[in-house]
Amino acid sequence: MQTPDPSSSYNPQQIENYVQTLWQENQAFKTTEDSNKEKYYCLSMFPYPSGSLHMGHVRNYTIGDVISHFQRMQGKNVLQPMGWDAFGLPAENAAIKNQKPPAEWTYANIDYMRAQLKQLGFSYDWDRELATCKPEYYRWEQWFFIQLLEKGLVYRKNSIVNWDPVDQTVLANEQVIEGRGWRSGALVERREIPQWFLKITDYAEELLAELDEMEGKWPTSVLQMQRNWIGKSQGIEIDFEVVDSNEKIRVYTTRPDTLMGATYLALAAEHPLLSSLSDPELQKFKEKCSQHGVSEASIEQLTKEGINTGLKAIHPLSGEIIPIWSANFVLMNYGTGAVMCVPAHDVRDHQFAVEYKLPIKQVIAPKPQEQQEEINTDQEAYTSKHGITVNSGEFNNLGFTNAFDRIADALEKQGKGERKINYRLRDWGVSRQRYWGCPIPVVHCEKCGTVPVSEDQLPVTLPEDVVVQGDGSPLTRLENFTQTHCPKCQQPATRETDTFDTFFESSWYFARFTCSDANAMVDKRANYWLPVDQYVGGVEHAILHLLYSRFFHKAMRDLKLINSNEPFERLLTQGMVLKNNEKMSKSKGNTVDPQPLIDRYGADTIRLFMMFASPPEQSLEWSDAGVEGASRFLKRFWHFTMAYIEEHHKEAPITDLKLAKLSESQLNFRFSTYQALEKATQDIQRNHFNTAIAAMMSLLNEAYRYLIKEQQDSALIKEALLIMIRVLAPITPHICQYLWEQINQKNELLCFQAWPEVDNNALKRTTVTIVVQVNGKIRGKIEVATNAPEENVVKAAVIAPTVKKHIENQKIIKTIYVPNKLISLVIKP
RNA sequence: GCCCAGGUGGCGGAACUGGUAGACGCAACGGACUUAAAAUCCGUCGAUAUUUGAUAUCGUGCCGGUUCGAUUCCGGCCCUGGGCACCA
Repeated sequence: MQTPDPSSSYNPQQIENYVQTLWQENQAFKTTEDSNKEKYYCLSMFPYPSGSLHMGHVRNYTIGDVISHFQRMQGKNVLQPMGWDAFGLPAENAAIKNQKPPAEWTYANIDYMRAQLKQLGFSYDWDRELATCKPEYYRWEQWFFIQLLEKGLVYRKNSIVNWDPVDQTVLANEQVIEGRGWRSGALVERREIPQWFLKITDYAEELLAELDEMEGKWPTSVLQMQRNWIGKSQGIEIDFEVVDSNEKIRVYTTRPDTLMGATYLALAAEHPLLSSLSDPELQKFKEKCSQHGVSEASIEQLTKEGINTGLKAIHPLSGEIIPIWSANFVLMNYGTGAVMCVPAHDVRDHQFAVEYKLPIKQVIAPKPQEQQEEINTDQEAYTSKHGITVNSGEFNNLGFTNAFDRIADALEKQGKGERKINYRLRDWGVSRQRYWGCPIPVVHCEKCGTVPVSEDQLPVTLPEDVVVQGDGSPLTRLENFTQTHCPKCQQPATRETDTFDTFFESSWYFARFTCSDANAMVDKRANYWLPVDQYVGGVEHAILHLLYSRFFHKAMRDLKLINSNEPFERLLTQGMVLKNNEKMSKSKGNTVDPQPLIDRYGADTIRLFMMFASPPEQSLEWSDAGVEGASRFLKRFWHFTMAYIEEHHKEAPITDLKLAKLSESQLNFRFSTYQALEKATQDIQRNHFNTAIAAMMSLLNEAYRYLIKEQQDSALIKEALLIMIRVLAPITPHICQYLWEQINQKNELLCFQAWPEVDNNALKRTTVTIVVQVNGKIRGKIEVATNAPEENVVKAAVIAPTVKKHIENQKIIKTIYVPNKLISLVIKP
């Protein structure tokens, strides 16, 4: 390796090669468990190996790397691993297109992207690298699945999927475009098939309750989204008897206070009660409902449609006969697949009632004393919970809570209903009818039914050398794979050909990184490292991935595999990377490939631009000119430092600062140095890397303007440079490592140097500038002694010329003083 | 449709807990250096009015409120983005 020439101009490629080799030779980022040091586990969401890195990856991994470097310089034992979320749909699509096995495509992508990450100089412990598509990884999730099965946290039930009748395959929601299959263009149908489910709902209460403990450590918005997603509600399950039948329809409501206003019931098209009816109109309606995707967003935006089933139900309290309708907005997947409808007090029920001319019965009215304007439930639903009951017979004149309780009591007494806490959260369906995923380790035996594979037979290995054609999973055609023996009775049996949802792999990889070579799912090293101290990733994962990971972590805890309750102590959700105000995506053809930029400017410039352009949580707009600016700053930084070493330092190394002898202007420069350090340190701690960089830019600008006249000036500049190099080290580690070597004239690793400390003496000031306001408007600035008492400040303020003319002949009736900052004078208008 | 964010100069953003709106950077413009250009360095840079100066008024998506003082808090809108359970 050639050592870069200090006399040349800034050559990022040369420096970055040199520094990366230096790290590698020293195994700088290889991490082992060390009980003498405080551990810090920093994790960025691992990438799907789609082909090459995109800007979102670069941003994500730079943020994680900055945090890792910063914590390392705080003296912590930092683990930062990297791996590959390697199973998934895009590999199958690429396989169809290229007629190559998904495995081949995936491994090639991993190799390319790994090289890109190395080029960007991220401080990963590559010894812990893992790929989820490798048997040594997924065998442990097969094992885990069997443990969950034995614990009763797994079950199989029928569930609805999108079915493409032409391609004869199950479609993901994203593959359904306006109700049609994306490849075939055929109208999508709904189809019911048996699927495996994990009982995440068993953990609903804990998953919800623990969110309160995470306040301040996770973004409030993510906590709120998770709360709403889990959606705990208190309500009542009510049975409506069907007229001339033994059947009952069970509904759930959080508004039993409006029960007396229920004028019809609505059932999902797939509701079992409707399966025996042969009315042709109803069949048509069911068919229409089945020709639609299953995603909630598309269903909620449908025009509300329904049909009268002809069936009738008996109101459990009033005994009234009410009609039973079927409606396209009621979903079999949610709750009981049936709802009671109260058009007077629910917006959607109201719309539907108006459309189909169903009766509207008002049973809640505003409290008389609070009534501001007339309400007319024929016109609009009155949804407030702050009214009182009317038209409700014995339940009249009650507020929400009382009405809830009295009606619940009445129903429970008659055995027609019961109080129930409900969660919106549904169990996690993990079966996928796809090839490129982890095989679900069960066997179907004619005699014994569905039997888990015995642990000594794991892993169930996915054959990698296959051709995918897009007409369903190739696994079903591979007899070598499907033909097996029942683990229980040893008779011939067939393997399950469904694979796991890829969220399965990403729900525990953070634990595997702590011991990626363990001959178990995890070993005791997991308890040294977990929980992850800082997790960094896209905000688009705010709900599903994070919730599933939290669930897995708790399930692993209950299997005594780990001893913490939550996987991620702190969470940083980064915003999107935009180009021309649009999310970058291949389909829009507006991606910026980082590779040419890395080749042209080097890793440090790209990293600096990414961190400077906006704070991590906000979306970042890509700008070629901005990259140019970042590059310019690094050149300035380089030239200034190298010129300084050449002119002032090389021949005659700088002597120490003599603090007592500094002049006014020298003290001012030193003040600026430490003010910048203090600001940058605080900003990095709160993840505002952009303003930390701005502070260093300002300091460099000031250093440029500062004239070196004597040794003490020289020492001050050196002090400032040593601070700049260390503060920028996490962001632009290569250039800083090199400048550190040059200025100190020795080869040592900058990444293990201590973070510079603020000298509070340098920040002491004898006077401060105070803003003077009159009636809230700024009218002047005055210079006063630090911590001056209010009366002195007021005296100085009123005689300041720009202030004086605004208070002439007026009496000051009030003053507000914010010490060292502001004095506000209030005069009569 | 439901849940969660965001909206500040020509542009990216700053203002941390209600206290100087526009730090830092980009672009633009002016100057220095140069035969010239690039690069580099120095300077100007929200709008309007009186007008060399300085000062005043307006200005943080829109409308209203609280306050001595609001980008920040409250109420109501508009727009954009993320998620909605089989994209990852």
